Amino acid sequence: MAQIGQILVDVPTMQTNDPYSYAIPSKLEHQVQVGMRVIVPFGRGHRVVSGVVVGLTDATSFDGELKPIQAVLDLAPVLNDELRALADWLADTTYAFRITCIQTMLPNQLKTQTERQVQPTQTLTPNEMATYFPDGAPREFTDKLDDATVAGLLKLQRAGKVEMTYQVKDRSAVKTTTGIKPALTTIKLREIQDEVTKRAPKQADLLAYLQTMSPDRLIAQSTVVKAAHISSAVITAAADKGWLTKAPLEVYRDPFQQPVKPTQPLHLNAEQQVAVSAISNAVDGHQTENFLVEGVTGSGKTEVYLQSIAIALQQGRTALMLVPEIALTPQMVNRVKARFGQRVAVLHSGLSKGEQYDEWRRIDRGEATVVVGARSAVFAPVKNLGIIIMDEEHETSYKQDENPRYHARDVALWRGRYNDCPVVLGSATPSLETRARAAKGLYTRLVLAKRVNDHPLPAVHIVDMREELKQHSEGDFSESLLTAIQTRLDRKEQMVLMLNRRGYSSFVMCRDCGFVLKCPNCDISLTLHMDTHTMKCHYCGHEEAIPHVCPNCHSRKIRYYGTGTQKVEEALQKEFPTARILRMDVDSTRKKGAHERILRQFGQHQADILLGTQMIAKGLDFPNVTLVGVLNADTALGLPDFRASERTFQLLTQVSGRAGRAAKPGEVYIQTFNPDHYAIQLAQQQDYERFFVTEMHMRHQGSYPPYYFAVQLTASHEDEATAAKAMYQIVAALKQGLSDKAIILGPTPKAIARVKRKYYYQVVIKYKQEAKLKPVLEQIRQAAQIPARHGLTVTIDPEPMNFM
DNA sequence: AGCACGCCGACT
DNA sequence: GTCGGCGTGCTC
Repeated sequence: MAQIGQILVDVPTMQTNDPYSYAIPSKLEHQVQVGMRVIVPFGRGHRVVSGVVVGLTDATSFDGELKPIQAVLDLAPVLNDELRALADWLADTTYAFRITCIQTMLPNQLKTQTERQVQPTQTLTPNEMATYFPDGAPREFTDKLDDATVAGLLKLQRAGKVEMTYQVKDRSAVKTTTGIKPALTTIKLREIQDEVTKRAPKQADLLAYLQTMSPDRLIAQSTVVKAAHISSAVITAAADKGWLTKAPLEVYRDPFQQPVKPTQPLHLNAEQQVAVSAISNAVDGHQTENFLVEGVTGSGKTEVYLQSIAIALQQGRTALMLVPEIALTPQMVNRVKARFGQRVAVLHSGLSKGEQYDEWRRIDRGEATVVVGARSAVFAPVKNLGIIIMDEEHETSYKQDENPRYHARDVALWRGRYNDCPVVLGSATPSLETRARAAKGLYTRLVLAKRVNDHPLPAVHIVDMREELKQHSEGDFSESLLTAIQTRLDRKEQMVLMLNRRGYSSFVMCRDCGFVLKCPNCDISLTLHMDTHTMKCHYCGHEEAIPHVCPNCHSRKIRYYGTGTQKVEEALQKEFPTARILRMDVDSTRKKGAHERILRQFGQHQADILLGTQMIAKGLDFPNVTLVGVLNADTALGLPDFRASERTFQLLTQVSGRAGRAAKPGEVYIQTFNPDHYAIQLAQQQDYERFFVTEMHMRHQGSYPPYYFAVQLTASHEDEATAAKAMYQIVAALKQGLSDKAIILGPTPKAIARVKRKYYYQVVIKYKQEAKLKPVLEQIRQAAQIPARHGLTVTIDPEPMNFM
């Protein structure tokens, strides 16, 4: 009989990264199970923390006295064997704490919060009482209290005059409604019914209904009221008479708005057929075969996914479908629900925390067998997976940019291996990593080159903005694009205009002295926001008034430069006064539901022009759109990032796919200052294969991924010298520990060196094989514990998404 | 994270 | 001489 629980405590430090042993008191003996959350005493005093049971043993190598587990928080484990193994692997590969990984995998509701309370233990002087307990009652002890109060209370605590109590708060509250069940036998109810039939017909109705109910299953009061055609007063009266009992009944919050009309599988073309049968063979054979579905926009990838999922479901297995957060629109979700109905669970940030938890539990209980969600849905507690799909696999949002710095693709591949099921990666423009792995035979490549409706890809025109600037005055629109817009307005067709990056470089500069208004906290220029008439910092949110006089030389010639969506909208409106324009960027979609509202309006042709940032490039499908304009194709090309070309190519290809989705042919205009750049040239030709070959060559030349692996280390501190010094020490450790084949870039200040009052220094290691890499990084991680006390943060990011 | 122990400066 | 600063170690 297991006596000891191995607990990972909820204290994210290096020293508590391995489980601690706790005694299991006999009264909890039959409750404690591996994978459950518990409350345990931790440290001196009465402090308690939550933890997760990761093992049950009857011996321990710890030779002190074991403390007992205080309470169990769950009725059933919240982490199954697979997810526990996954947490260990995640911690190992991302250099994050085990408990941090577990927290990331669980829904927010299951994260506990700790609270401290202070109360007097003995008579305090009236003075002390008045100072510290003005309400005469125990009070909460938070770190929001002012220093003097904290100091005073701690002093009283040392004197034993007040006591601290600790509480672990579990927020996993489930929603309940009043449920009822019969309290008497059917026979007895029948007797009473006969008695009351004449004088109390409503009570008789209820009694009749109660006889149809099972005595051990609660039914919602509201359901009974409706079914028996009675009022709730009748139920209350019946409860008083002891005919029935009321009890809280657990219900799900309902994230399904309206029922979706079911759809049937569509007819597949030859390419799709090949793809589906290859994937279903792997599903059938329980093979960990992974696929890359490379399909141009409109080639029907989604239908391939849906039919592959259907195969897994037919076998009584489950499916996980990952999509980028931005593509997780109601239209997209409805498409899946239309095929699989109530079996679908959706996990995304648009749901309330409670709804997210409910969906999680539906999955955990096996009530939902198809899971659709963004990055973190890769941790969904689906059992018996038969297939994992990751759409738009090249999207960088699949990588989490905080600890644990995991890539959902890697997690998906791990789960595929664990469950002996295929993983399907899909994209029109696969990441170089994925395409290269397919070339090496690690993934089976399935190409969908044909558009399902046989519509030709749109004609793409490149507009050389250098020429435009020579011939016309400066402006955001070229003559050819303006003409194209006018044509569409005349024909009552719609168009999408994309501006690369939000509020891109609409900064304020003095034309006399060149002074640029910068954020006092961060090292970047402030962006002009015309809606609030302020200058804003996009990193820390700092806001200040728009200057009318240069703070440096007092010239009045301080003007706005560059282009933001708002400014473009104004210019566009001036050019086409009657055009109806919808703007979609981070600012106009901040409010919940705004995103969908804008798209719906556009879909109903309430506007002619949709103007926006990157977010309009993904997955929109509007048949009436015949023109796509990219106003500034090259802003990303200038970034000091080895993936700049890849990003630009992907973005241009994606956005071009938005034109001419239906019967009307589409046209694309790309305005650029680098018309000869291969990323732009090949995007024009929509030639992914040539882009792949060209870019692979560049990566090879520069010793970049996928030819090399990469790890990025960052040190940050309020004091620049401290951050720099830490980074130099880290580099010294790296140089000593690693082979001379490893390429070490840096240390360098980050491209944006100061963010939120902190300075960032970084180093990037490029390597092919480094046996000692892991131990060296572990050692750096260990060493970073000490200066962390003084505000020095060291992060390790394996395979960073950008080197900036 | 959060607490106690322990070693140095300004007070009764 | 003590009170209290925060630097360091430890929590089953």
